[in-house]
Amino acid sequence: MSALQIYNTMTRRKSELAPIEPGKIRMYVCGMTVYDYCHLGHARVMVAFDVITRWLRQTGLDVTYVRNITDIDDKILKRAEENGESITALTHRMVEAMHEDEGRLGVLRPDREPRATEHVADILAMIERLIGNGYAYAADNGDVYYRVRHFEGYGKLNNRNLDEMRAGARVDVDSHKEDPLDFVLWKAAKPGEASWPSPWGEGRPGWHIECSAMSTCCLGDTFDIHGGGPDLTFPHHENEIAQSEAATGETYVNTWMHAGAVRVNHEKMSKSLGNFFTIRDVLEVHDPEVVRYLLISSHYRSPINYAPESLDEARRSLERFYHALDGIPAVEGDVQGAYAERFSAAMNDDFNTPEALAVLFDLVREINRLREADPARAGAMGQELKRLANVLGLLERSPEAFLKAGAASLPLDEAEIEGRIEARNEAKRARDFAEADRIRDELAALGVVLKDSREGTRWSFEPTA
RNA sequence: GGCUGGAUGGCAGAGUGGUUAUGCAGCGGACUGCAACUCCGUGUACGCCGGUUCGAUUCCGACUCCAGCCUCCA
Repeated sequence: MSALQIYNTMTRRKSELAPIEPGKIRMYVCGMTVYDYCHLGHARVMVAFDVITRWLRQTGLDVTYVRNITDIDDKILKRAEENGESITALTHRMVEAMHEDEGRLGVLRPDREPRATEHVADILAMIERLIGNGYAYAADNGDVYYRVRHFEGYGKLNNRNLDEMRAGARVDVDSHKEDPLDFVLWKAAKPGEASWPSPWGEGRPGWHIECSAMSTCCLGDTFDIHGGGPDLTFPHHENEIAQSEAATGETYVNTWMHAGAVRVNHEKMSKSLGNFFTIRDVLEVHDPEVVRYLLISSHYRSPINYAPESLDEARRSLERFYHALDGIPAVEGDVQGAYAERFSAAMNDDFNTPEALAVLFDLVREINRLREADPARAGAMGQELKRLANVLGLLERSPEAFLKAGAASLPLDEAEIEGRIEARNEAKRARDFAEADRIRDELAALGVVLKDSREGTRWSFEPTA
């Protein structure tokens, strides 16, 4: 069996995963700032690292997956103010919504979800350490800044050097920073703002220090994998490295993983551009598994261009899977062909889900070939298909449940549909094909598609576009 | 301007130094009363120009274009 190779953003190449502690993987992923609903970009990160976690576990590794929640931040303060609700009411609401969204997408919950507000003590301790060893300083306005030029390795994740950045940096006029590139670790509170006491006065944590404090605290000074969205490599992750390595003196992270962007009309989907689709908006009209399939059908590092039509296509692809499983026996048996091996090889190659799906489609074709001649073997292969797809978080429902999903919104119930089908079959027996076709067309107009087979007529619901 | 990554058939999307990706759509055939589902068959695909090579879409170099980051953003 091939060894697991992972692309590391730091080295810009794939390398074999070598757990720090044999058999165990400690992984941290930057999570959400909970001031609004999650959009498809968030969904991509959640699903990508869900698949990654599932596969690591599948290969026998004991994974500790930590994904933080940023529940204190300028945007949260602003939004709470606008809404006229408390910060905790807002963040509570958004955390609930996030859990609901990811649950619907089949994303397994991380093992731990530390929140910034619950780790203020750890954050303060780390800041004091950085001040103590000269990597940070308190300014006279009550802010504490990180002394970027003091950290030798600054820029190593993004291959940037300080002097080039400095040339382009905009100078902040009334900055209390020693250097424009310095970033804030602790932000002094304005009167009335949510705050915590600190040696430098009332304030709140900066964004970057939260992740350093929480990851180190949950996973140790050095851990295996740190992941996040594509826009976090700079400055967020660069700053995390600077903070953590300056504070602990240890290598912060062995493997850096970043998901690709979700784009709309070839532009990044983002809050600032306002071109985002929230997960819940999309789930209003599309089956969650279809959304998950779409996200998995590209490699996790490639950008994907979101178009509503791509969801229809994803649905048709999934229909092929479920059609293959529909009506074959759920029996175990010998499965010929190296499907599982090929699937593993694909997943071991930096989680190549499109390649893994191609293997599953090969399995589908074989099932369909065999279903009449050798139902037992087709059934065994169906079990294999489900087993492998489940690793990706797909095909967890019965074919019926998927193929008829959404039919509840129809003006007629299942019994009525069955009744219409019976009427059509009667017309067929009477060789009244005009009537039979009329019934079929009538159902089709509602999105109920009929499939005749030797065993009888089956139907599925395919929402009319 | 600096730093990353990318350019594959109608669309989506993997991959490979010489041999079928895969899915959707299309076309021909089988099945069907006709369809749908399914099966079989079917596409002169690898941005442009050079180089290395017996042979490059795949390696190297230049070029063009696209995207991301360099400011909060997953």
